[in-house]
Amino acid sequence: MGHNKPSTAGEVPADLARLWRLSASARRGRPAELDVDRVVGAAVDLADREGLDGVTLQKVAQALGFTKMSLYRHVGSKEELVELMADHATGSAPGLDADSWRDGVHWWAAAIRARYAEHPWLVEVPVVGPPRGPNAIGWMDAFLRVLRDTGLDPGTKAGVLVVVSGYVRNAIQQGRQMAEGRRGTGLSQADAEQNYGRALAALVHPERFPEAALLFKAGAFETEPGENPEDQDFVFGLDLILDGVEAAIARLNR
Amino acid sequence: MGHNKPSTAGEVPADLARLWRLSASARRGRPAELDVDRVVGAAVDLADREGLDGVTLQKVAQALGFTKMSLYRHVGSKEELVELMADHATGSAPGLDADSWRDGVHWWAAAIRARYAEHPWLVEVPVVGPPRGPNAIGWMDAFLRVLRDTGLDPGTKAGVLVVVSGYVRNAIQQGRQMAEGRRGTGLSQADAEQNYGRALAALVHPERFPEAALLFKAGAFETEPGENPEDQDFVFGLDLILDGVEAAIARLNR
DNA sequence: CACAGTTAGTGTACCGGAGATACTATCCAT
DNA sequence: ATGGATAGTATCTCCGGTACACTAACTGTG
Repeated sequence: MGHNKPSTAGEVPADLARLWRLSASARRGRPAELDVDRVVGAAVDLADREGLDGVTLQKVAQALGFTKMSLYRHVGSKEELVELMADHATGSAPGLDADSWRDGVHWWAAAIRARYAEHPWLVEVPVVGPPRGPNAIGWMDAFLRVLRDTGLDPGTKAGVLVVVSGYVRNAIQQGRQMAEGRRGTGLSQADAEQNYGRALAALVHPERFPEAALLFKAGAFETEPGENPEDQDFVFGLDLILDGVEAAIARLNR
Repeated sequence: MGHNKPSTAGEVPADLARLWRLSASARRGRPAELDVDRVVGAAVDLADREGLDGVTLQKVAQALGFTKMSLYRHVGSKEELVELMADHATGSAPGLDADSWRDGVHWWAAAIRARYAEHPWLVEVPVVGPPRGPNAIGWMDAFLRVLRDTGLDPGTKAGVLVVVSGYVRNAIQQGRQMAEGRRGTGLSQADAEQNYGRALAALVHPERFPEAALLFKAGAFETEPGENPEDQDFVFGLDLILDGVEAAIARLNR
């Protein structure tokens, strides 16, 4: 699949170099009007407006007033563009200091969640590998800083990072999907009352799926009124994991 | 986006009906040679061989000896086909009984993991909503059965399910990616020595990312020799979460 | 100062892929 | 047998990504 041409100096692959903005803007030849940042910026704007599927090289170029093909001077491929977009939209990690590691993680999670709220298409970006961009690494670093004084060894910290960040992403995704299910499928809201939750409740028979049926009957998957259940769910799961982390830490001091 | 035509009887959307195989195979007109299962089967085989990107309506049809367009009699859209494939490949949940809920969850996770191993493309299937297929519901039910006697209330069980299943999926994905990263980018293996792990180690400067740099320097992201580190990582994260669950259960009996 | 070399942006053309539409083929029930 | 329903086919359009060969614009040298 990927090409990964050897980089300028044979040191770092070209795509990584672009991700980290290592290119020493050429001093010879025709000066560039476009650059990676402008391309990525336009693409992100587009995605904010039309979702990830709405991002097409054609439209990005059009937004910039250039031709489709000119983009290839700055971003190796569509796939790479998406990676660049994701790292850009993720933004740099905020510096944070909290009293406890637990508060710190909550803070971190809330901060990421806010970023996802600004760029909802981020959850649609397929995860094709471990974090590689500077911003992604920054968030990683921020997380690890939170855990610095826990006494956990590096491997464990990394494990916790994987679990927590995976959870956050997953939870956000689920939340968004629920919200969309509620909002309807593009048809009128009234039509959309034909809710999936309800449809499933009809399909999930108690004889075949006793436990699951209980959940659907209880309407556990429908929006309850009350104070932002989504937030509560989010925090619930996070705390569940953090209880596990706490146990791991406690085990150290035993 | 989606169409969601009102179903035959206006009861269940057509795509859900197909997912649950509710169609009462027509008794009039020309009898069908093809059916959902054959289409899905061929598509799954293709995906097993060529990955999810290798699945194209054209090729699926070809494998069956029909034309592309004939598939639309049975599957609504490509997107729907993928959903059908996923549910099919996930397979029905095994009946399981374990001594403890904890063993049960381990068992469940291992079982799912095995399915993903058979159909690696499953991790590439974009998650566009909560589980809807009968097999997905079956696995959900199996999980909930494991937790039956924990005393947790339904909402909490659902939360645990979300966390655990999210973790499993995420962990498998990461594992696969690492493996791929190791295997190279399509170039010769020797060329692939130009490892991403190593490249990142060069980019992640200690001044800017102190904690992350430690990890990369320590080679925490490179394959260590020893007895299947991937398994160990997997179990580690799972146990971390389960410690959290245990704490929640303990809290009940306090 | 011109021109050779270098880099940026363009035009065009291709290779698919998804899917709409209108057709033909095949069968059942009457 | 025949008409209505359903299955499968033939075409065609739209559009996305990208290779390639071009023209345009500049810069450092001789």
